[in-house]
Amino acid sequence: MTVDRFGGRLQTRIMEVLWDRRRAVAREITDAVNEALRADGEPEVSHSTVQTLLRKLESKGAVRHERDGRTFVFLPMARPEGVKRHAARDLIDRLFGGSAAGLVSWLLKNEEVPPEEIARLRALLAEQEATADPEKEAEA
Amino acid sequence: MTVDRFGGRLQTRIMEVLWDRRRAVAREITDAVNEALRADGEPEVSHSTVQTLLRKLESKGAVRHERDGRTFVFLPMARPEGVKRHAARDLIDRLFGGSAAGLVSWLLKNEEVPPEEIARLRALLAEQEATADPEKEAEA
DNA sequence: CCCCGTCGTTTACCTCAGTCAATCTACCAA
DNA sequence: TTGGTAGATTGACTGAGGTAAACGACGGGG
Repeated sequence: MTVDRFGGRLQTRIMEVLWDRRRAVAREITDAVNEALRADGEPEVSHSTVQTLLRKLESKGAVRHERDGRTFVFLPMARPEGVKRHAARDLIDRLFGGSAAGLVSWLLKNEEVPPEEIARLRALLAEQEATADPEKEAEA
Repeated sequence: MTVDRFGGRLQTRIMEVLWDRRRAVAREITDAVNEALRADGEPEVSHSTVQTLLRKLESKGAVRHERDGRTFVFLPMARPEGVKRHAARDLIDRLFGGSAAGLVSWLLKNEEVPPEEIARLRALLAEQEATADPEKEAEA
């Protein structure tokens, strides 16, 4: 049940590669992760590090593997939505008094959100208001 | 420089008590933390655990203490805004492609946000749009 | 047929958060 | 004076994440 719960940046990066490709062998994962790390100006990691974490993720049920000859093909078990939900929930509970709206308003006030995103969010909010209000289902 | 960076739920809870009270002795912190834990249905922690973490927080510069006779009065050094910013940034970078707007829209779509909060957020968004757009400061 | 590179496995270490018991040390009260 | 309490400090251990060398098996190229 705790498939969605894991910590650690590198583990998250590994999962992202898997979510992206649906399936990948260890080497591909290492390469993709290192490419991402390089892009972020962070130090790369060795292949065996990735393999170790792959095992740990597997022991938690976040990934599984199939054999293809003598190499393993890894597949993600944890779903990104669940992981996002847990991570967001954790942040909200820890620092924003359990209120998602609290986090949203804080982000709008304190983080850089480009104007075109603001517009998109307004639209989203309007939609939200409509669905939350059964009285008004007029316009399509 | 890393005053705002610390991990761990218990450490966060301790900081929250300190932010709330501005200053507190260890015993008060333990009591307050345990009250919060009890309220959340989580197991309480012993006083010495809190003391240990207080030390670790102090070694990181997140808190400091003054003497009052033979007891210590702890004061928060890390500011909640900085801690929130770091934590939010971390989540955004890890799972939302580095886009705060991405997290916001995801929250609006996936987390329960009460209607009255939606209204408040719309107002906030409007305000945001106004300040971010120097060309159009016509309508009030 | 042998060597080398690749794959997975084992083993080992480091750091940090959390968890406390045990201990040291004042100080107050009986 | 002595004993208990409350505070601080030390030391030790678990678990998770990260890091990577070392090891053993295998399969293809020379």
